Amino acid sequence: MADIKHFDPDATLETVVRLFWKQGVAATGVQDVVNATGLNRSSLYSTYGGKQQLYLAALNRYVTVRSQPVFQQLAEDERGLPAIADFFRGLISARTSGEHARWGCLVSNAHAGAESNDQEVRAVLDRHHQELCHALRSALETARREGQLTDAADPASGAELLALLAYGVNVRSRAGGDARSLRRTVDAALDSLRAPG
Amino acid sequence: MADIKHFDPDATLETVVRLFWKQGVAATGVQDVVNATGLNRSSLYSTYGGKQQLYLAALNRYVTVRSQPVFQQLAEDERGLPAIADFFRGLISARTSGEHARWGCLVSNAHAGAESNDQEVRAVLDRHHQELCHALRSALETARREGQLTDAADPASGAELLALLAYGVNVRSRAGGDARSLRRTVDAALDSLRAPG
DNA sequence: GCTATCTTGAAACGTGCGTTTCAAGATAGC
DNA sequence: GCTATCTTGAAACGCACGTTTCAAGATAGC
Repeated sequence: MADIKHFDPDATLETVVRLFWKQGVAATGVQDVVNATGLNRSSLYSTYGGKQQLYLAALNRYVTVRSQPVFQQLAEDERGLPAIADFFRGLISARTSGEHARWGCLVSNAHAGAESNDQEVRAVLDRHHQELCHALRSALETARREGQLTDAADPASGAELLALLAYGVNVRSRAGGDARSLRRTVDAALDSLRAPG
Repeated sequence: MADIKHFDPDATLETVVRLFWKQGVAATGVQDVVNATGLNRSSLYSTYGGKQQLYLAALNRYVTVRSQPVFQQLAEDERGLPAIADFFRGLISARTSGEHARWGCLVSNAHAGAESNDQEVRAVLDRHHQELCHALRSALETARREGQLTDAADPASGAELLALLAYGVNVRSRAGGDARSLRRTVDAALDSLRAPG
């Protein structure tokens, strides 16, 4: 029978994610992928297809591995506003320090590129947005039950507001926006939703 | 003496702005610029330098011609919160309908690209951010004087919040975020700053 | 261990990129 | 109108891109 693959496609895809994430899709050539993964072009193309399909696979992996676990944790957190505050603290920390500092968010970055016109890419971005909003809404509804919100605050539109704020954090952090300023901004947003007293 | 240019460099640059804005920098080739402007490569290179310098010039023109007038109008508007509401109404309208629908914002898009690592590009993005924040802060301070704000709202951090929100609008609108949802989100943000009664 | 089947390595594919070149064309001063 | 000087047109530059090809190598069933 046939030979088997001499590499781990999943581990390889993780390497590709980091390339596209850090450098951007357009600035990352197939040669870069070959260099970083150690794969041969034959293996690359027979496994993933071409560059566009590789990008789509990387984008999906990013959402599944990076975004969704954080969203789920937020949605299941029973603390309400403190859960949201922690979510943003973690976000800003990841965006401004450590290994991925100034990389932004692969999904947010994808919005700005020419790839966002691609139908399949667009679907991933929409799914990501919906899941982010859903998690934030869950946390806000918990906060409402706990009496943490002002009467005026609506969980649905509040969730979309915080989602757009997260995109803003992702965008500005990639261009060097500092953590202190971002944290202060997020705190102001949460304060504006908080019940007096 | 010498010959003079047979074209208007400023009008040409406006054409280039629209190319980079709509398609993205990476997806726009020099050939696209040649086709759209009718210029010869010789004239292009002798006037602007290379592609990177052309992009920088376009980015500067965008900020000067598109952003700054709107910022200035906002800063000088004496109505307070209604001025901010109009600012966002105009933004969302421009981003979701008409000629530039789904183009996003050239500056926001630049944040996500590999160009945001360029020092000169970064400087333009920082200047844009600072000017946007300043205009929003002026309007918020007017609102404060008019008694339109809650006591908890701080003009400085409120301005940064609204600025990040604007980036969020720019990002999501490029990927097809609908106007109604964006308007609802912005209204929620402004409601959260508004004084009760 | 033979063989069918898939994977891998290395090279080359054609295309389009950003950039340069330079002769021909156009202008303004004398 | 001659000339010095800049602009323009057209072609070519070398290079890197994404992709394809195919023989050599590796595997699992018989």
